[in-house]
Amino acid sequence: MSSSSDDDQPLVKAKSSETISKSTDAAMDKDMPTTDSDTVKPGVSIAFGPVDDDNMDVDQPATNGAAVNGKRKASLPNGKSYKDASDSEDDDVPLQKRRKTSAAAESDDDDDVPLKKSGPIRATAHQIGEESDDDVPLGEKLQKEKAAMEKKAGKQAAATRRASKSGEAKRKAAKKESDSEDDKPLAKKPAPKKQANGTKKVKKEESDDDAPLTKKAPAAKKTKAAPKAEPASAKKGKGKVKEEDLEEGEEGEEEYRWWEDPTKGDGTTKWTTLEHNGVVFPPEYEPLPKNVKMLYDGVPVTLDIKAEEIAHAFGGMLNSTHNVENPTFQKNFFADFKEVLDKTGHGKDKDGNKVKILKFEKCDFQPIFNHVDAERQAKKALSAADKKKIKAEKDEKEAPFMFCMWDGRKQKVGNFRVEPPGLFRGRGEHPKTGRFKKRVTPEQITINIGKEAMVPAPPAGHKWKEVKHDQEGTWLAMWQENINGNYKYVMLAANSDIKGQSDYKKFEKARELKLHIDAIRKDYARELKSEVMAERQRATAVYLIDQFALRAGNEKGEDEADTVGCCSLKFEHVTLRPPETVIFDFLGKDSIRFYDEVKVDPQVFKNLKIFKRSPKKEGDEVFDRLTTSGLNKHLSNYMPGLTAKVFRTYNASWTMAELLKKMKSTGTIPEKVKDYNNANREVAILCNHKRTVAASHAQTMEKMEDKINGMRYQQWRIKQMMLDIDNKIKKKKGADYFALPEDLSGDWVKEHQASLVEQEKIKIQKKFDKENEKLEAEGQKPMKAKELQDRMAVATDLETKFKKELKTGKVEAEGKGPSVDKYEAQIEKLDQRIATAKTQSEDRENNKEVALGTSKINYIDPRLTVVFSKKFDVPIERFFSKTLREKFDWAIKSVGEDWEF
DNA sequence: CGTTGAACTTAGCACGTCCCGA
DNA sequence: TCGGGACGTGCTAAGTTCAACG
Repeated sequence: MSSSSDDDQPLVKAKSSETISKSTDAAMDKDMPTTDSDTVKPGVSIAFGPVDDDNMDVDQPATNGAAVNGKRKASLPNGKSYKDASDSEDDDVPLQKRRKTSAAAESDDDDDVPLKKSGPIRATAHQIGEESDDDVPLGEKLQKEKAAMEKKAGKQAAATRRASKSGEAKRKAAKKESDSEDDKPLAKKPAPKKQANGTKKVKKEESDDDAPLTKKAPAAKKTKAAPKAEPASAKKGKGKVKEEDLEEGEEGEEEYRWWEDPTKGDGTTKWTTLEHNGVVFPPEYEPLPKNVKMLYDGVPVTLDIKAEEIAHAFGGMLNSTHNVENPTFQKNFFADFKEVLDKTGHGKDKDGNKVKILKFEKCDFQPIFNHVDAERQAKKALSAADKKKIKAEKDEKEAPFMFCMWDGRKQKVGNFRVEPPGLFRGRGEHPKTGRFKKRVTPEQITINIGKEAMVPAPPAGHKWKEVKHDQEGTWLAMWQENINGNYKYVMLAANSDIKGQSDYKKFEKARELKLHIDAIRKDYARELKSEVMAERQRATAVYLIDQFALRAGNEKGEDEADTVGCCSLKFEHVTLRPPETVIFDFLGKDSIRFYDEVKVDPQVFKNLKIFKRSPKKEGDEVFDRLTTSGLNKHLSNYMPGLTAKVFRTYNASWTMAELLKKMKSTGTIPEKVKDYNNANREVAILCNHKRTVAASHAQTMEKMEDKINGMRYQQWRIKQMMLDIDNKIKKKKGADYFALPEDLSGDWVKEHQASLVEQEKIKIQKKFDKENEKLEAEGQKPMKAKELQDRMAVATDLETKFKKELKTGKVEAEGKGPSVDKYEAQIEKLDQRIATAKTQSEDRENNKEVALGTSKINYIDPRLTVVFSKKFDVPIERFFSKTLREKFDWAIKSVGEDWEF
């Protein structure tokens, strides 16, 4: 490693020298005017001061149980191979690398992070237990726990100041029991087993329809709730949601600024009155025309409608190879297909003879695909007016379902359509991908609605599974899906009051974390050396979550895609490269790859080494003593409601806030928007938000490069023209100046010339055609072909000229009044255009797999964007689309330009 | 105390529309 | 003015969290 001296360097510097992908770095700096900004890291990381814990060294593990594996000081468990992995991977991961080596604790001015100021933390590695917590009265702890239990979501601001101490008390207790065994890895945690067939049993609720609330109201529930919201809805009388009620709205209703309403936001009751019209079912399956049949072994077969529906689903997908060619997808599809075939008697040929469908390979869905595709085309080809009409009709039908009345206010429903049947498209290597997701019947759907409200009628001949009046739930309808037994909910849209409120709360919680983050960091810095293995793992995990924005990482079952987060990281996902680099490489949520090489605190490095020590091997968990609930329970000691995910929100928003704070965005609006987007991009990279690279990306890049080369070639030509005028400047400027750039080969030049000529021809042709069209339209005679030929002379002349240039290596001066000065000016202009184009192309390359949207929608406090918009006078529309403006209405209306995260 | 259920947020992709430069 | 890429939106899968359960 080249970085031996980093430690004493200013952190900012150290970082860039560490960063793995240089090219990326360079590129990024260019589009990042505030170059230092990329060092922003929400937290400190290092700064834990000298790690004076030799006694804690690897071979001196946390507890007395110690020496499980004898000494192995300098060598990694399992030997070598760490670097190979990283080196070879580099190319695959051009981007990403920005999230460096955590070391970046710049920001001396940063009051959120006093850690570094506090100097070495003397942890007295052993005997922490005895150290200090005796001064915490036990009573306090109990009290605190009780409080936490009582008010789950409530405001309960203070209460927790001493949380960390109480944490210690617990730890002490914990230590006693776990002492001796502590550092032996637990036996592999048993994989959570799900029901073999995958469907969690749907809960049976024996309630009759008009039973009282199924959930008992907690004793402490607000009593004022009931009287409060009545009036609004009462005036129209109880019962069905009247169409007018739902449609009026827009102009009428005065807005409700819930964020200014002090009565809002506590307690668990979400509504008092709730009226809605239920859900929209997908259209019944429409059988294929008689002449469209799947082929089995070349023979067209007629299927029962149930089976046909599944075949139809598969056939319609034939164009998306990544589903249809996936063996798991095929296998699962065919298993479900066959099951239905067995039930419905397989297929019949044209003579009515039974055709047993046994092999996927013999099925040919092409005819179905052709049909589906034709229908798609036809739909696309519809006239704009027709399309509009169809949409209007659909809208009208659905209008009653689009809104509900929530405590008397009209609110938009998010997803009132029941999911249609189809083939399950699990992400990544989902073991169930391709299975048939069945049609949902009303009998599977539970409705949640106000007691007084009229219950929407189920489709004729059907009934709802259940109707309940759960005021603690925000959902209107719910069912369970048959593939994984997952619950699906109909809830309100993002712009609704209730969603806005919880969004607001989420960001307020993240802001509250600011008040505790110092203590938390201090604690985990210390606990990294804890003698209690569980505690040490926990501290290490919190460190990772805080520094690298990892997700919590729940356990997953065998019937799910194999993805991980922090707590579920496995041996093979973490590679250690001494002295202090950690390489993460794993699939996270949605099977998106998380790859990062980072420098970590030395103690963290040691810990990970310990956690990976043999007998652990591939497949074993790094944090075998840690679960997400344990972790979250610990975190909640610091602050009510603090969980792992809050760190992501906090760090994302904090990062954005710092970047925007530093930004002295000047210039045009597009430039300011770009600055904003660059900050947004850093957050997206922090959160590892990716998108798949567009199929056309490589081609686009090629085009851009071509364009740039064209300009460079043009520069070369101009330089030759300079020589043509004044040969003496060759000496003055040096021969290099006039040389053709090396990477522009002779072949390339030829090709380029040809394409220039070609373009010229096309241009002439087009102009000619257009003029002719115009002439004809005016009733005049078109120009003759001869005219075209004459005009084409320009292009042929160009061709000749190029050829000559090629031969002689000289370029005749062009333009009127040519002069060296003029040419120099031209070259300079081209220089600029080249620079711009290069930046653009680099931007695009760097951005190809980064998705900005997710962080903007979910992680960056929208008030930051509003502040930026106000401060730099950029219309908010430039950052938030219409729907986002509605979603973030509360933010847009509640802050001025001096608000701070 | 671990497991499961339930409810909620977060996530990328497909697809339609908009918009901008050749 | 057209084509293609950016953008907006709907969809639904895949997470997290916390309470209830045994």
